[in-house]
Amino acid sequence: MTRSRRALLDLIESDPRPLGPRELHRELRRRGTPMDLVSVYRNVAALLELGLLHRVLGSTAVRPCAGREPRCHHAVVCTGCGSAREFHSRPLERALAGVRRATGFSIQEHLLELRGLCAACMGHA
Amino acid sequence: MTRSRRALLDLIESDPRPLGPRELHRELRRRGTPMDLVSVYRNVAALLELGLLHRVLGSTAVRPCAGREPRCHHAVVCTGCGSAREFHSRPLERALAGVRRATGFSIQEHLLELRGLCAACMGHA
DNA sequence: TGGTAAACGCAACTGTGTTGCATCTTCGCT
DNA sequence: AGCGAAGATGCAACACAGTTGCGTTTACCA
Repeated sequence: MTRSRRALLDLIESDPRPLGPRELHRELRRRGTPMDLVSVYRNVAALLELGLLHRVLGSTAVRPCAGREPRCHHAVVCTGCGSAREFHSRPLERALAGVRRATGFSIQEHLLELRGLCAACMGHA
Repeated sequence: MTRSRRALLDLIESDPRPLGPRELHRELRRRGTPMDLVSVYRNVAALLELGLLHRVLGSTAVRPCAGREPRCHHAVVCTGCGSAREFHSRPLERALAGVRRATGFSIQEHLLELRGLCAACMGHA
């Protein structure tokens, strides 16, 4: 764990938005702890490997792992301010189990992302 | 509607798997109706615009639009053979409505993809 | 059948992510 | 504290996907 990697993880944890490699690179420079873009990619990969981060759906943006719920990451992303909120929904889990039965697929993983406006952005819109 | 575009649409409709621009380009060449890769991109974009195709989740692969259900495309993709099956689930819709209430987000769109093994691939595995 | 608007192919460009390699930092060990 | 191996860093070059510009060809309608 180097100081560069520490700064990267701090940045990711301090921003409510899912950040991509490019944004991380730019923001680290702005904060006075610049890191080569290649190193950003490598560090993000390493932190994903360690299970400290997870990707937000298909994008390359990442979020810290909350600790609980190892695999199943659901998020709503605000189209206004870009912030993400993760959630866990029992009815949703049950509905997915129903899909499993209906389609005959043995489901290994599911990816779900919702997009919309958060309460704050709805307010000042 | 040119013959090239016709061949492209036929190809997409004849394969149960979601196909990306690269695969479409390769397969069209193989079928004796080659099309420039740029034209594949442009034609896919045009067909998406016309509402005849839709993207499968975050990827660039496309599927024909079934006709019903204009916006809400859910799919299970087989990790074995790559074929996709689309579905519609009322309980799932209800669960998403619950998430909307729980998070306070005004949800504009949702993307959902499931990955697993289809019945056939489970059989000969 | 002639003319126009759209589609096409080619080439060059942009943006994103990866690989190779030499250098530097971290960290365990004495 | 000093040493040495393992791993992290930065730079340059590369690989790949997707886009744009432009001159040419094709489809469609009068």
